[in-house]
Amino acid sequence: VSFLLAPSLADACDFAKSAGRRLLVIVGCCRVDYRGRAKSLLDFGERLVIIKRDGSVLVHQEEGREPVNWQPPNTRVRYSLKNGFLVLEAVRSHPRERMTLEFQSVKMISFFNLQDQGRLQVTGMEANIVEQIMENPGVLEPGLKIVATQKSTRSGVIDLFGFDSRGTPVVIEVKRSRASPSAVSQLEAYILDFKHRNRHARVRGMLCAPQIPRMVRTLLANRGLEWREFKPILELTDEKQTTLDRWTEHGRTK
Amino acid sequence: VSFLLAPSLADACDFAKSAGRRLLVIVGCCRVDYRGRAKSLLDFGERLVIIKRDGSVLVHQEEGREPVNWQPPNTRVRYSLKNGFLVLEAVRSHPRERMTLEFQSVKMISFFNLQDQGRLQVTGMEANIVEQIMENPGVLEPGLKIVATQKSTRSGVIDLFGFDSRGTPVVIEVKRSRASPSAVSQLEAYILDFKHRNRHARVRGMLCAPQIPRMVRTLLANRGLEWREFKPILELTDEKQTTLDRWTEHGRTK
DNA sequence: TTTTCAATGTCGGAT
DNA sequence: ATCCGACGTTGAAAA
Repeated sequence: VSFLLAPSLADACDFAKSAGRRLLVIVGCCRVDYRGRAKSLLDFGERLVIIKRDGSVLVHQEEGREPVNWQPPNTRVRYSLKNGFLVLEAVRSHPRERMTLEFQSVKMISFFNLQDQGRLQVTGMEANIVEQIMENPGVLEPGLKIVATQKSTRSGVIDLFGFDSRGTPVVIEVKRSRASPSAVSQLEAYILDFKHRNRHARVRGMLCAPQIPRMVRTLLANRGLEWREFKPILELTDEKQTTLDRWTEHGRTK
Repeated sequence: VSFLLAPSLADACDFAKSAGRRLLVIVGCCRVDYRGRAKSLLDFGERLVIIKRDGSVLVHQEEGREPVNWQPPNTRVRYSLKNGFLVLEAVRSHPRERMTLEFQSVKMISFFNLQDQGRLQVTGMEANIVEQIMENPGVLEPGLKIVATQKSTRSGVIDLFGFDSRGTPVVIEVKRSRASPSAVSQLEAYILDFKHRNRHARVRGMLCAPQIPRMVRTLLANRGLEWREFKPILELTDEKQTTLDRWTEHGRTK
């Protein structure tokens, strides 16, 4: 850990350069100019600025989850003194974009070496829901068999595709949160495409989400489509593993 | 500015509580547990944690633009000592979500009062593109006349609505970046709604974006819809000149 | 409050 | 590299 409190701009500039590729945090009064996919200007004010190892730059105001200005990873960052300002230039190509910070004053500047091997584990995403249905299609309907996931069609990718107990093809669209009317259009497009490619084929369309509002059900019904409410179990892989370990620990095989 | 370097967890806890509603920054080794719309776990590692006035909490690793874990604004944050950890609990309702940070150690903790009246000004957004087409519809097609923007329909808001040189109505959907297949669904929904409300009306549908991939064109063609590639101008000429000057000033030659 | 859609979206995966 | 879709998307504006 290394830091300076209320340094001169020259000292802050030297300090920033000496940080190398370490995580750098600056609190100070700056103006922000951005030009690239869009263009923006932010007048002077005190902000929290973060420069990461990978070149990401974040400018945070006192409120909001989102940075008010930023550059994504793989941005080249340079520091200089110009016109009495400490200037941070963050430039990237692909697309060509530039963000310039002009610091009038710096309250604090600090860099850190972070030891972090942690990798986020998440569950409850669409892929997890699809997995759970794959493992046990019966949760949607007895006798249902899934034969494909992420099946490509001309109108997009079908989440799940299979056949019901009578051999009728079933197209299933999965949503991780409440289904919206657009999900109905999406499903309908797949169905129309399927019918178009396999003339006269009977096919069922099913929308699967933890919550399906009445309006969406109406839309589905009007189009001869079906729905299932399915709430996935939120379980992380290592928890599953832990559970299995514990199971075998207690003396049972599988 | 107030800060502690490598404080004890007890001192860090008191310090965090004393920060009140000021911007708080903690660098330390923590584990993160989140449960709400989804569920996630992040094992111990050193991270940069930001707690904002409005209750936003951000957990940043050394890389990436996005926080690895977070809570949005209007989250209630509490600090406590538990099981030898400094525990930060960030809870919100609507939806009910909880993020828990357990700090094993703290390298630095600091709070700030930021004076910031700055408000971001941006151009180059979809609204600006719509404006430019409004001012000169000829960029899309000679003789095109725009009569409405943000026209409400049951399936959403149409960006631009007008008539071509032969008096046929034209519905235009505008995208500020590359058009995706979902934009086609969107446009199609508007068209279907329009046809539904004005029986046997002829109507043209047009998707307008700076870039339209092959698959999207196919989707459009299959539905009898049209497209125009249109790249907007980001700013006035004198502004461009200024920016170019600054670019060569600060940038490398060439 | 709910719904809808834009965003400098970001990010990861597949082609 | 381009393309495509999910995201604990976030955020704002309109209904």
